[in-house]
Amino acid sequence: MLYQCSKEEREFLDKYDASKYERPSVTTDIVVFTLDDLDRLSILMIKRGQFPYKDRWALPGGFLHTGKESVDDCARRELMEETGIEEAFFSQLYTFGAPDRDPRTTVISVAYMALIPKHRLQICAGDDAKEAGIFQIKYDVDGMQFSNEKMTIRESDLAFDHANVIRMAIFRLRNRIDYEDDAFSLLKDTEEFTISELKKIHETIKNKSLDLPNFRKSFLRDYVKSGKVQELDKTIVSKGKPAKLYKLTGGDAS
Amino acid sequence: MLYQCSKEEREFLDKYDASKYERPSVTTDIVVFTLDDLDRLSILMIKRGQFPYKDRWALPGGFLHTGKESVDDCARRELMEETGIEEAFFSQLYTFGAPDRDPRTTVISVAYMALIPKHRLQICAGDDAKEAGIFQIKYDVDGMQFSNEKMTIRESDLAFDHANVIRMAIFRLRNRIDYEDDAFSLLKDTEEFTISELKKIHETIKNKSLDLPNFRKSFLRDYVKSGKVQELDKTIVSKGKPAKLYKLTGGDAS
DNA sequence: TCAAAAGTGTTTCCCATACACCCATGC
DNA sequence: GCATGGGTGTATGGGAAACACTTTTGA
Repeated sequence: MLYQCSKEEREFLDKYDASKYERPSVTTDIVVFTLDDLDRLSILMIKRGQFPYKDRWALPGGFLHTGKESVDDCARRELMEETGIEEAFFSQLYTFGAPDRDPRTTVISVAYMALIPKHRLQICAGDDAKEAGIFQIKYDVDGMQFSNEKMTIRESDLAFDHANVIRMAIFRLRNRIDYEDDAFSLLKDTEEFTISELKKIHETIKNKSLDLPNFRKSFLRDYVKSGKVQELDKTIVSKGKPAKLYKLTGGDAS
Repeated sequence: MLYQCSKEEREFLDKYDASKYERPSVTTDIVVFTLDDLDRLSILMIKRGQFPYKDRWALPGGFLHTGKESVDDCARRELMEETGIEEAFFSQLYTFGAPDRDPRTTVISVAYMALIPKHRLQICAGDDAKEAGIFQIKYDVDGMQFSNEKMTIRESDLAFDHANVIRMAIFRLRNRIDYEDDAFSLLKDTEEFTISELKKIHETIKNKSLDLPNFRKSFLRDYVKSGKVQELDKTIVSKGKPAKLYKLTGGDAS
């Protein structure tokens, strides 16, 4: 944004002392959703190496490099640093601004959510300096649980207000899935996928099973007829009748 | 939030130097929607008294009192200061974080939207030290226009990126109106209103006329049968058949 | 008696759901 | 052949949209 202004205003700006207002720290936190090997809804979390909440699990994220990047870019950079992923579906979720949500000082967190297929995450999740893990999201009587092969974490064990952030992210994801194209972002390969694969993603997110014939109908109506998705000549064989393959046109849904 | 921790961690926190990360300024901006006397969608704007963007029109808002209030409370306080309104329907919209959106320094803005009936605004809008105005939102070939009896402002004349903020607020409002109870917040009197009054609000926000019989049907189904709205014994007479009055139960929709 | 606005009832159509049935492959 | 999953077609029901019609007031 080029800011044109008068000589008088330019002088004001040059003399402006940004430090006269006390300023908060700003971080971004990212809820990275993925599907695990059994197609269950999962999220990426990082074990904290320092205080506060040392050794507790938290969402990936970090401080804004003030003046050097936008808030969006900060989230993108953090995602890159924690997962190695350059480009991904990505959307701002909510800003959490309670003054005591971080015991150090006022830290305002702009939360984002991202949808990333598991195979793109696996490269990075294990061999990082910090401990990272992908946890399946479960529910019991008093809230969420996060578990993988090694361990289970209760929602009350998470760092900061991250349980809240995750709850809100799940809520938004479930609401968006019906009218946004988010589901495509979780496909293993947007250049070659079957209707059943896409249906599985919807089922996982909505946590209920869908009728395949009806799902196909809406898929053809909403995506193929409008040109967002293209039918390929190929089919894929596994068990039963070979399935038609489709391809997402016009770049990723990012 | 009470933060329990070990002696070791307490020492870390006490020594923590919050200033070692460069921090941005944080403001809240509020899109205050209302309906003008002719039931047209309007917003409140303030004429800026200082640089930057001196004498330009902007959304009401201001800097966070870091450490003394949450971001939500900051928006509530600003709304109170600019309009005198203590309680109102209120919802976080989006956080704008481009590094150059304010020429002074990095200023991150958490935008909110509020819906307030005109008669509650009028008290304050004229007699404030700062100049305030309620502007009807219009559209022409290249964007929005904001006008009242005295003047018309083009969207390119607004301060900062506030035209963007307003655009997003309108988009969200239009999407929410169908499945949230936002419209009630714009009623002159939630203790006594007619179906036609509520319909007018929906029509204004969606910018299209609705069928009264059908609107009545969904109103009765969604609100009266569920007890959210109560039918009164009174009717109101103006021209034509007297209309039944309804009352919103269980407090405001805020 | 007429205009104007409230209120009622009916018809139509679309779309989501449910489900019966056929198709193509591996074994 | 038969089990398995892909793919097609049809019936049903509920809700939104369109609209004809009645009711009650003021002028």
